Amino acid sequence: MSATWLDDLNPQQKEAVTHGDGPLLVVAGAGTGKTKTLAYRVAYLLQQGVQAERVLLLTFTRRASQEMITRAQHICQHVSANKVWGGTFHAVANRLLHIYGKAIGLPEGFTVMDEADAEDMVNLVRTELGFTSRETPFPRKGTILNIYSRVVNSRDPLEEVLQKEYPWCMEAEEGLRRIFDEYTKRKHARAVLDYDDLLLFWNIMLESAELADHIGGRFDHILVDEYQDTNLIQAEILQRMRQKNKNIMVVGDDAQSIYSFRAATIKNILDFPKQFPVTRIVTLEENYRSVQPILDVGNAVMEPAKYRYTKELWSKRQSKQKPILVQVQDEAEQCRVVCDTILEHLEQGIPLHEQAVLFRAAYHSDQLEIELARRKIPFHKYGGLKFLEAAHVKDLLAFLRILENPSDEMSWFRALELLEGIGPKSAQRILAHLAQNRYDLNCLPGFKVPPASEDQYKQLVSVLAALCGPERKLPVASQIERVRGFYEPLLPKLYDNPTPRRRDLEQLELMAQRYRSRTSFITDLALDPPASTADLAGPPHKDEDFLILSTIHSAKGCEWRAVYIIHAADGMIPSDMALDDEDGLEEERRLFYVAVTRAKDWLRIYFPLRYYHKRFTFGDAHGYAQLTRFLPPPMLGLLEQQTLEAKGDDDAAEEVRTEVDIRKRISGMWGRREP
DNA sequence: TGTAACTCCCCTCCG
DNA sequence: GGGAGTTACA
Repeated sequence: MSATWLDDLNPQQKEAVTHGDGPLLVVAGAGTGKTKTLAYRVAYLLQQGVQAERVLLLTFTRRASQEMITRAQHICQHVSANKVWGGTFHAVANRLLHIYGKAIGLPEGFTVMDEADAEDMVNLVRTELGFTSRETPFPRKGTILNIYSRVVNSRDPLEEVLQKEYPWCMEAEEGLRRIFDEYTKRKHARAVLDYDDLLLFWNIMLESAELADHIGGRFDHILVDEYQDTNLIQAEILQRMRQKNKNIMVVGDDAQSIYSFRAATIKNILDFPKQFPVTRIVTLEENYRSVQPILDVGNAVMEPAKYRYTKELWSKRQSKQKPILVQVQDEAEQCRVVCDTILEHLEQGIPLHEQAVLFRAAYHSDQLEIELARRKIPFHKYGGLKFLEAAHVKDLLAFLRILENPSDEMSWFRALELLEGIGPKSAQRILAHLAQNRYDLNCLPGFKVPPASEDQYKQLVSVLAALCGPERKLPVASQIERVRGFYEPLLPKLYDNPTPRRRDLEQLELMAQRYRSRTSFITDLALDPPASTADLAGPPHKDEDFLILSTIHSAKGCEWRAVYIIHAADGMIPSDMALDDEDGLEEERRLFYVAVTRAKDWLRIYFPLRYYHKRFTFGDAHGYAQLTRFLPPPMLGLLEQQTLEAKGDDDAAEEVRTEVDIRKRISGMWGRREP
């Protein structure tokens, strides 16, 4: 237990790791060894004799917490490190609520519904209350849920949220109020929680001084990663968890706060020293990831930022190669050029998994994915549409969820409407019948259903009955197999591409083999959904090499030797949806900063001159893009500019030349766009 | 009452 | 291109 392993740390990291009792804020710039510092801190605490199960490590993803715990275990060879309470706020909330939830009246055996389920429930409530968009437009289910979430997480009054964020929904205020009210009641009655509830109820539990004492008292130390992306409720939870014992370490980078759409507030990290007096602040500025020219760009991007802890990243890694700004004519050329460069880098010895293409929104990579497939370049995509959002996966899970929580109305609706001849009305009748019988499955056989659906209905009932009765103890995977036996024959009628869907279901069954109980399988899927389809297949084979495609959000915490940022044009980065308010724009700036600082050695930023999208809101549909406003002229000096010669197409060449002129004209108007 | 076909509108980021 | 809402028809 000597200082030997501490010698791997630089002085600031060591200061943080060996900090004694009391609050500690680590402001860690990108690539400055944040994960390392947290892992060492855990190892240090264990070595100091703190019991592993008395350490709470809150991270942004479960993968992150597992990584840190494994690393800590390696560092200090402490066998019990895996007993550390690690996970996301949501997952930890779920665990605690299952232990203490009864005290605040939570139904036992509650289940967690994902966003889509929550939306469906909201929609159900909306139609029941008669709010349709027939005469006056009414927000759709997704928007309604977003507004709800914003209200509960920021605690701003509905009126204010509408005024600030959703001015076009102002007229719906009364309706929304009633929907929220009914939605809340219904969740409780059906024993389901949505994501926000997990945090809310955790916080509510802590309102009782006694419970706060008890729950907070379980932990000698609390460590929080990515603190810049926590919201008001989360900050309050931490406050209440640390009323007596003030051992709390939060780590974050205000410059990487990119989750305000989840009501995260950069204020948390900026105000932490106020909330916890006598906080020690340690700043990490030495970057171990990138070569200096890349950091220069990152620093320059952040330089004009409004609110922040000032820090300047620096690196011992010098390089003569500047990052490159590549002008391409349009998206098609961007695809070609990116693929070319990836292959060149591969030939130069950079494996595909050390290369990543980053973009603002999941659909921005659609065309590129086609080109990659055409050239047979394998890739994994992170972020965007989740496996779990696929209709057939949801269908299958609905059956499992019914078994788990028979009062889960939404899952019943979903499952019943799959049957031929059963639509909303029949489903509703069956549900009313179920509700009357307190959701006892035994009431189902013999219930009159439309003749067309009798056969399938009988089958469904018998499968459910079996899985509740004699087959209750089967492993989850076998239960899925059983459900598949019933569900798969329905696929061809339900969807026009049943084959890939069938494969997904097999994958799901495979995945389930890793779980001991149905409960843990279902909750895990909701709370820690696979970030990419690759996650489902388990750890990749050693000889497999995949290019990484990722949204910038999902790239948080990752690093690659070569990074390609595509669609770095105004309207994409920054997103056109963020242009209305200054804070939104500031967040886009930080997002761009996150993207830039993922690169270790090579960074290329792609800037298409033309967009054919209709929805592109700058200029006309076929107009010219303006260079992203985060790359103002003074910054261009930090980049090597590369304009591709148009090949054999005079018109295109002409356009490129015209564009250069336009660039000159607009170069004086960086900053906020006039409305 | 269920469903297929048709139109219209809008489209981020995630646990 | 897809989801939500509407209409026509079985």
